[in-house]
Amino acid sequence: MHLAVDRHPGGMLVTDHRGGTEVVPAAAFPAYVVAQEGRSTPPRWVWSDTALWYPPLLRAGLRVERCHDLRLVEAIIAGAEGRAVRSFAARPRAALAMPERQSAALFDLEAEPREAERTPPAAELHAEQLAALARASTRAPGALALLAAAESAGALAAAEMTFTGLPWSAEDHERLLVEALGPRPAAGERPVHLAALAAEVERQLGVRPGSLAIDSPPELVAALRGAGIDVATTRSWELQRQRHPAIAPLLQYKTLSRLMTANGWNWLDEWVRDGRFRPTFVPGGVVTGRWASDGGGALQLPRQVRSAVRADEGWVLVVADAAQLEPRILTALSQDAEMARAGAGVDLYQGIVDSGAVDSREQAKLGMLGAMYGGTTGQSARVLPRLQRVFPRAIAYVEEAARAGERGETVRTRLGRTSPSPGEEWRERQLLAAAEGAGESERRDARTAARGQGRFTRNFAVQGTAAEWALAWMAGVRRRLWSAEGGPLARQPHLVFFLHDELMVHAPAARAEEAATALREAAADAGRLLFGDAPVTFPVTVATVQRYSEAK
DNA sequence: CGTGAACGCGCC
DNA sequence: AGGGCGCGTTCACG
Repeated sequence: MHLAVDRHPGGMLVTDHRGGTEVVPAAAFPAYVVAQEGRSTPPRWVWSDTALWYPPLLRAGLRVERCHDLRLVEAIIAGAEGRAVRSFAARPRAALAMPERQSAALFDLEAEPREAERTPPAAELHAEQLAALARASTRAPGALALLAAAESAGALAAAEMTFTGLPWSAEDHERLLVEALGPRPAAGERPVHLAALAAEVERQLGVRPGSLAIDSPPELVAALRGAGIDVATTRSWELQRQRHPAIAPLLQYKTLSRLMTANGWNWLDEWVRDGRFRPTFVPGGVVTGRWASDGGGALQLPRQVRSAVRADEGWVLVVADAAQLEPRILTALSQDAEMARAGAGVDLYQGIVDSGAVDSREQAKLGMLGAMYGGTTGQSARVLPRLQRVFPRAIAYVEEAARAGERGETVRTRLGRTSPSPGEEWRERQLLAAAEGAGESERRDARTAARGQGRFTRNFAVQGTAAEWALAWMAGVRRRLWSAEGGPLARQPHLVFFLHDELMVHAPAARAEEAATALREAAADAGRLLFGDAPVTFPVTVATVQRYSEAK
């Protein structure tokens, strides 16, 4: 939908592509709509903050095709230039001052007058940002501008996903809870299955019924030790190594207790309305460029409850997952031809096995994850030398990123997102340890801190570039679905969920194939956008299902 | 008493 | 003893 916007006595006059008009109240309208970049392209709205301005437009039945999010782009540029973000962008929700030629009455300048005075008008900020993006030194010309566009497109998608919501069957969710936990208990009470498990743990530990505070880690550890079980913490992985009849019911208790507290009845009451879960996504919420979420735990949706994510009657969920995204990103970043060969099929880990580097898919996976996260022990460390022999360039890439971090340097993603510098404290510690007369413990602490920073930068390059690929993918899917046809967002195929390397489209059943094609084509485009014609593929698996739990 | 760190665990 | 998160609970502290 192409929108034109003009000032109007009652607010802002918005004209859609069919000539229909609507007046949007001034209080609900963004500071600036800008930049007609040519007749052939739709307008790009330039505003301080998509998350602030877009939702009211969506509620008014309007959609914005392209935008430039000044707050998100400021964060990217500031990071690349190694400086702090300007004040308006540091605030969680950022309005901008009005330009002088527009009516100040549209906005409440009294709220924060000094901030308003300090903040350059949007048009000016936009021009400055475009210049900064253009002069940024990145591997490929225009990379940072591409990142700015992708980040902004992601912000639009995030607002739209919150607006339409994820189709959620509260009824199925309830049923699942009752089955696992028992009927909903009164407030403060334990569901019957949970109570039974707690009692069984007490029995097996030989303590008086009702005397064990099972939810208190210190007390639980004490009780376990009292029963002769040698544990230092109550972590599941540590419990799993023990042989004792109390362990099985305890582990089950922990799993169900988690379900209850994280995604139980309270969660359902708070987050699901009218058959939709409406999480708030936070684009750029993670330093690496990944999204975060705010409330509802959208990015930690446990597998246990995914059967409650259910398409509307006559609709389907088209769920796409980028297969082994991060190792493929590393392959492209490092231009490792041998690993590209291993990734030619749909299963890169199997390809690594077939190359002869390792013996099993599990080893390949563990080894690659260890290489990308900086694992130094266990199985992953053991297979690393074997991977290094066959894929020297890929391994060298992450090793170099780690060394840079250990030296206190920053690293960059493919499109130029820059890792934050280690803090002043970190640098002081390194200087102290390097100084004459430094003690052994000081040197050890500094070394530990340096290695920690190395693990961070090692992972930043890969995770951050994967996030960029995912943004480009999402933007491409959105554009394809968009151009398919006009009409209200919720009446045509639309994105409903994003999870780092997964996208979900809710679509009328008859248009499922169209959505699947969009997901596949946009993935191929994203690879070309980031890496040109490098011989690296980014296959996606696409499943058309009724419930999220039926995918993969 | 309220606040915040620490824990533990869910996701990628 | 592995990178990035969010969130609910417990517990120490002011």
